[in-house]
Amino acid sequence: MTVLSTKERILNSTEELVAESGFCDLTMRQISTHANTNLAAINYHFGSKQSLINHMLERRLDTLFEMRLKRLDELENGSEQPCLLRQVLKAFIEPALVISNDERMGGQRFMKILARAYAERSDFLHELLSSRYANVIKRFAAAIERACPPLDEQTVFWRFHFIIGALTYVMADFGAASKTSHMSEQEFFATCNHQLVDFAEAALSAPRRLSECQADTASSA
Amino acid sequence: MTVLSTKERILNSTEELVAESGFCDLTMRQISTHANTNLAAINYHFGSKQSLINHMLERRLDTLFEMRLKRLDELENGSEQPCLLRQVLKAFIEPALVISNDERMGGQRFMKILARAYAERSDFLHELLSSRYANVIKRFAAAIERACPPLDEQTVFWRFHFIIGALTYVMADFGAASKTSHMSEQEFFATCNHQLVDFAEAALSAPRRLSECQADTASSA
DNA sequence: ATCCGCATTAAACAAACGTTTGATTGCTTT
DNA sequence: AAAGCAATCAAACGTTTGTTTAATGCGGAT
Repeated sequence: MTVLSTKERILNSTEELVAESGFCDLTMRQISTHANTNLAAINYHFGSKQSLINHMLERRLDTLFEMRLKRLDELENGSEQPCLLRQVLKAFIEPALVISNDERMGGQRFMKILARAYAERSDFLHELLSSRYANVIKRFAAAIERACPPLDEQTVFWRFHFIIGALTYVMADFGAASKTSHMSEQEFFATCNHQLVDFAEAALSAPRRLSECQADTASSA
Repeated sequence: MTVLSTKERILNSTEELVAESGFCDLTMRQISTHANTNLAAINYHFGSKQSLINHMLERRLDTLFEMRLKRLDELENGSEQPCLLRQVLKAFIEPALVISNDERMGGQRFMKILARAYAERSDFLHELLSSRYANVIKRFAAAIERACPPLDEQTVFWRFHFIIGALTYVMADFGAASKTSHMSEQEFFATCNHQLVDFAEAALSAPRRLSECQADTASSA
């Protein structure tokens, strides 16, 4: 058992507490107790509560997007022609599931936190996604577009966002859902992975406007 | 302009404040100020803060699931054979978009709140979904299963949940995303509707296990 | 006119919050 | 041995929190 620094223990405890009961109930005293350190130590190391939360998010997000970018690089360097859609999707989705399955990276906790941060519309998170990680997201969108020639840019944009939503949502619900199923956690993880990749590929492969029979769009209560 | 009761003003203000800045920052004093009433009036009418939040969620969720159920009933009474998948999906998805488009029902605010409540893993919300609205959800799952004969129950379960995730996520991001697009809010709404139904239909229509070429599931950092 | 029940109000409550202070520790450098 | 420094600690800071109290206003029934 390796001994962790105070900073690491604080970050880990913050992660665990947020994953367990959300951002609302998170208090400095909870964190310090859980991390077996002093209350003032948090402000000493991180300055403020908000700064602590930002550090917690950045630590894992950096790893996640590094992994995604690495997988995409390997993919695009491997062949000249446009990559297979399924491979691009796996490069995007699987790093999230790998992290979810690796206790050293926060396990399923981090994805829960991410879903919560999304829903909270954390200004910090949105800024991060539209600056620090924007290039990664753009590269994926471009790769998907290249792999789906019959689809226009706008449709790819929408469907990619739907998939991110499904990924985020299901990761957040991972623990709860796995308990109601009849599988081991490992089985559940593998199933989720396959189902999600299949789902994403199917959704992105389909032609636009499967049926145009509209004129039945409800608009009143 | 109709005059609203104090209870209604409090509920509306709670909705607006949560949609604007989340559950974390919500305080009783904010609500009372916004609703032009006294601080103690909230506890008088609702008992506690948590009870107020529960009432706020129930008010809109009841309408949402009533609309969904009504649409499904109409659909299933209309014909003997299994309904078209697209129609079932529309019965589930469109009520959410109708509410999002109707200011009298909270407009886009309520969907944002719903996404936040999901992410916050509100015990109350989960209890509600697995008790009060469980029958509606089960009926939709069954209808989808009937409309997708080649798919097994488990796969339908997964994909249906992915779609709920995408729906929730995109509704929560509605306002932010519509600002970065070059459309009017009405156009954006209609586009979102079509894209989402297409997306869901494509995802559910696809056969299971599009490609079995696995053995490349990463498992280390 | 009097009473009653409901609604509203200002004021106060204890508890919990994030943050700051100032003393103290333990280790490294002079 | 002494000085320097980052890290830790208990204690207290001033706010803000959700909730409660007790007084007041107001309309219909007695």
